[in-house]
Amino acid sequence: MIKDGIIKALEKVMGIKEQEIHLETPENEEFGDYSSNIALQLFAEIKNEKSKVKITNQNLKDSKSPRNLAQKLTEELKKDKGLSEIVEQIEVAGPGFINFRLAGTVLVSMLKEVIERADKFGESEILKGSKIVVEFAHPNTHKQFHIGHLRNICTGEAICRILAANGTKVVRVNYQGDVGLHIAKAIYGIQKIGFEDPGDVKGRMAYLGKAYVEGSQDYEEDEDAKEKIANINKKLYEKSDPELLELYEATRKWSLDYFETIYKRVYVKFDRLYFESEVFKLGKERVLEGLEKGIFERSEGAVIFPGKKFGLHDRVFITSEDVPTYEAKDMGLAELQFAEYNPDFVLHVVGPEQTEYFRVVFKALEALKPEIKNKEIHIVYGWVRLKEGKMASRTGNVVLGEWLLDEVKEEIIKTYKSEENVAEKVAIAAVKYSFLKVGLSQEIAFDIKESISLEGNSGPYLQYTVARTNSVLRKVKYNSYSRSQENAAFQGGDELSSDMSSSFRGNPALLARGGRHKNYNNYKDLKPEELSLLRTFIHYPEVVEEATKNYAPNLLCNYLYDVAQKFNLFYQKHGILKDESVRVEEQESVRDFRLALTAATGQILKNGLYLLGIQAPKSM
RNA sequence: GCCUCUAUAGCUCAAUGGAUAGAGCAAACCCGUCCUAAGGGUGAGAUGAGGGUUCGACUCCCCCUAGAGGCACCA
Repeated sequence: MIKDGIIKALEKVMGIKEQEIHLETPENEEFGDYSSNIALQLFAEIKNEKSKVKITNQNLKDSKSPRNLAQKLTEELKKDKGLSEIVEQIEVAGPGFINFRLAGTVLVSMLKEVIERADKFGESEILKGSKIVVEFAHPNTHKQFHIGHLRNICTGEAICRILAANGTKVVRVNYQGDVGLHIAKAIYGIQKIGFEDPGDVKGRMAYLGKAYVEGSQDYEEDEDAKEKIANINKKLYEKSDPELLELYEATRKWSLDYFETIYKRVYVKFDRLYFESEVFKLGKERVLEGLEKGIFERSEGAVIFPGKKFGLHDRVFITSEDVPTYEAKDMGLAELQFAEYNPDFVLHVVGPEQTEYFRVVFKALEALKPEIKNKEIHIVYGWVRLKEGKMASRTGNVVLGEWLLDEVKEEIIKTYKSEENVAEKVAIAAVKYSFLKVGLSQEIAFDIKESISLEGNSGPYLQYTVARTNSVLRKVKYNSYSRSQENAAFQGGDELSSDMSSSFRGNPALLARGGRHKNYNNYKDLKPEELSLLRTFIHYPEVVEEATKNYAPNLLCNYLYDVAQKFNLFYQKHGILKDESVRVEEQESVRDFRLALTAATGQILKNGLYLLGIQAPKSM
């Protein structure tokens, strides 16, 4: 990255370690492309004599103020040959910042890189050679798939894609609850309201939801029912009642078939489905073995892990009824996951209510299997809360994931008269983006009118911008714009992976002509909107890296929105294909340059949207 | 009671310890239909309260208030 060149120069001039240097991207464009506060930090450290940083340059040590130090640093930096090649201007500003403005040639080479690397632009190899299991979705069978689950899969999928873009091998995994009390409640509910098969996946799911609500309510209100449900639970674990088992197997499949339709609809495919029914036995065995070793303890008839010894809290792993809990199952799950994939990390994308649960479980796991210490990570994503009232499948007060998608789609068709397949893509984008643009741990107060916006900072806005760039590029009739390229770029197939700038890339002559435009080499001649857009391109790889390090898809959203805004402003103020205000002899080169900007914008938006798991339709 | 998280504009959300705290929605005004009006511009509007650390705090620490979640046989 270009950033690294500046960091290296600073490192050389001061003789300090790279890690100590922190380059930031100023929000205000007037402060340059990069900014360093190193002078401010160094000065404070020198003054307080608590500096861990050793400066070899005596001249710098005698500085009288941060600004003075920054000034001296700047003078030294200006002598650096490597730096002068990439940086056009270095200046001291404010209380002692050193601001760097990149050379026009660097910006232009980045523009070319975007177009040439196309779909690969932004990818890195910082995680190359690693393997990460990402566990997400985990809906429970016999229960509704609500908007909380929807946020979960949108988040999980985005994290997978972002990780994969950095060279790691990602294994998508889904751990589904198909045994346990909630199942027993639903089965009890079915028995109570009478078994029926509505026939279609959706109807079956609605029926199961109704049964679950019945069972839950009776469980809480009726002692007799509570006992019956506990009994069903035990029988299901033991598989001792064939009739019950048959009902269970059938309805379990209903749920799984339904979940599949949702995954498919939001472009998610799992490499491995784990089930609680698959791991509870193994988990229980491991807990019992741990009990022998003194890792677990007996208490009031149950087997517990004494989390209190580690500053946490105690948790039950096997009940006094001899049934393994969720905790015990996780022991089995972890063993399977590590045996099957031997990952460097397992990420569990799970809500905040399980934060302390996981701390205990990970600690127990560590005691059981020291080799997986620090390899289990809980990625916390915030709840989707209803703006009014509380969402609980227990009472049936839920907003279903599918309902939301349908609702948004319908709205799009009504408002914009969109075609079916476009409306579907736009609806998915609107919903996904609305979940992804907020910080991962932020709760979302859900209100369909306010949460899922179709304009402004929204998924459709980004899609619209891509469609715009596509439209402009499509109108350019180049000789080399072959039919096959057209097919690849704009038609059929998987538009997620298609290369939208191929029309541009496929024409080296055009690129070369653009390169001759004087604005390329003297970027001060560029219109402010052009320059502003051009300068955002260099940051895309950095943003992808930040999003990766912090598991933060929202950083990517912020950036893409910024790019789209800058493009639309540029688009508004200047003609791309035709601009009467440009002198005749320059019109062709200006047009070529603006086409390059357009192609690069579309490419970056498309790449970024891909990482978010959002498709960009060719037109809207 | 103990533990964890959250508190930013009327609403929903941004802001790697940095420079003038950014957007969208809603409301006001304007541009615009010769490359897609799902667009662009202008003005108005905010860091829950109080301390502290720092050259500098929405950000870190302490305390208070409010909300959410968790704390033994649910998942």
